[in-house]
Amino acid sequence: MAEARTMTRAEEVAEVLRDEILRGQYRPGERLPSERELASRFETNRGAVREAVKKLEQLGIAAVHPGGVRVVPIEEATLEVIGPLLNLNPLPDVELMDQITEVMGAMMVVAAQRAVERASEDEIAQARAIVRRLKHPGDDEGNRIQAGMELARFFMSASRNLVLQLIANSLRMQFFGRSGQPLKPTSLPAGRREKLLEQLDSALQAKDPLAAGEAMQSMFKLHRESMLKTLRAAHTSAAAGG
Amino acid sequence: MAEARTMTRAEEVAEVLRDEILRGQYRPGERLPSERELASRFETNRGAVREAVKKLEQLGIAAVHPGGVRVVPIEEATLEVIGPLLNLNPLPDVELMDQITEVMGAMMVVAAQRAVERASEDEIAQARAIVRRLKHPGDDEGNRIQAGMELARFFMSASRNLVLQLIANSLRMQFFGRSGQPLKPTSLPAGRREKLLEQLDSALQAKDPLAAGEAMQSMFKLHRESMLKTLRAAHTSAAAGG
DNA sequence: TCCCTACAATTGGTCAGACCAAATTGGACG
DNA sequence: CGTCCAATTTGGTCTGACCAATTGTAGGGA
Repeated sequence: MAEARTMTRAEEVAEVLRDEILRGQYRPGERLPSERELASRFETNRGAVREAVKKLEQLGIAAVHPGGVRVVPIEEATLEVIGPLLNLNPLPDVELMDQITEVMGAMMVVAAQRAVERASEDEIAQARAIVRRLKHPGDDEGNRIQAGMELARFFMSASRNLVLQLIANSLRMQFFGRSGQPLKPTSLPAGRREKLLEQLDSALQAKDPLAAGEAMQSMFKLHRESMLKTLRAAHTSAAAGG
Repeated sequence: MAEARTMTRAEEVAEVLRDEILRGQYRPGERLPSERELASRFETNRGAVREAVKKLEQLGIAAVHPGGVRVVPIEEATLEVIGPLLNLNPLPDVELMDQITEVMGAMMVVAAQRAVERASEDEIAQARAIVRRLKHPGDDEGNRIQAGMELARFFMSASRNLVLQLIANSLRMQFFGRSGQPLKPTSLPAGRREKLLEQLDSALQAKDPLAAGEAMQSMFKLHRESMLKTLRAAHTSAAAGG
């Protein structure tokens, strides 16, 4: 499915420059070396460099003008910088992961609400089937995670909100982007998880958007705490040992 | 500040192709004409066409492979297609505007909550100053709208959540993108507006995140209703007369 | 008849070199 | 010290060419 195309010359250059910018090696407003200089540095032609620089512009971290390419402060960038930012270090930044989870949680709440509002009987049944699979204790870890993703995507899709879908797309893609998963999803404490799934199922059955939203909110809160704990542990262990 | 640079040849081509794709003139999976053909059609060189096609790929509506460029279903696109989608017709699509407002509302709620949680005394004072300006009846329409935007940006920035800021950036930029404002923000009914601002100010003063979030939610709900009403009216009048 | 291989055409990826217009830079001049 | 102008630098455009991978097709084998 997802073919790992060999990277294009322009993509390689863009990646290097992008990381340099994200690491703060250029001050915002500062000029990047000229296309010709970059071409010489990367031992390639101007066309490839030009393509790379355009990519940076589309990322929102560079502004290309006749006269020079300038670095843009990261607050003005595009959503697509999140992935690169996560992959900047071997272990993703805790703060950033927390922020992402927060936003995803808020969006999932809206998605669940709208999905339940607008879902047909058939879709409700479909969602409940996924929830049932999530509850099933026989499932191995991988299946459960996949079911979780499936549920999220289902809500996003059933919400019939294109904007929501697109944002979710972007965020999701950046997790499973280039360099493997930055972290594998953590498993939630079994007890509370069961209870929340029960709650969600009831909400689905009753077609209660508010209740569904609340269930998702609680779930993401759990997920967030669990994720932060795992990630912090990984960070400290990485800081201590090898 | 925002200079309206003359459009690049590649940007022109990208715009045309982008709109053709967004209008559904190609089926998802279908192949676009080759770069050479496009260069001939647009009477330009392959480099420019190549740049344009790359732009489409970064928009998430095309996939460039050796062997051909293929069209990607819009559900897999990037957030950045929202702007072009809005500008596809002279009057923005009601559904889409509704969806955008819904998402922005949800995010503003989170932003306000986190902002109030994390704000310093100084920032709180700053926010309240903006609210005061919003309340002030002497302001003309333009100033009030600007203050509204300012408040939104303030919350986004004070939330210290980069992801939130980036998404807001993208959405905001697409409103005030290339072809002027798709619609001018509507003014809210004065009575309820006053009350909500009062509520927000109290929440700020008390540093109550939940209350601030609720105030923003109500505000966006009002805003959304008002916007939809205006837009629907514009649509029907456009459909009837000239 | 069908499948599969081998070959040919097409396509994107890369490259070199050139010219233009706009922006930047630096120095001469008031 | 500020202004203006000219030279330089920079991105934008263009041409034409070659390569590698994919695609399409025709031919041969089951």
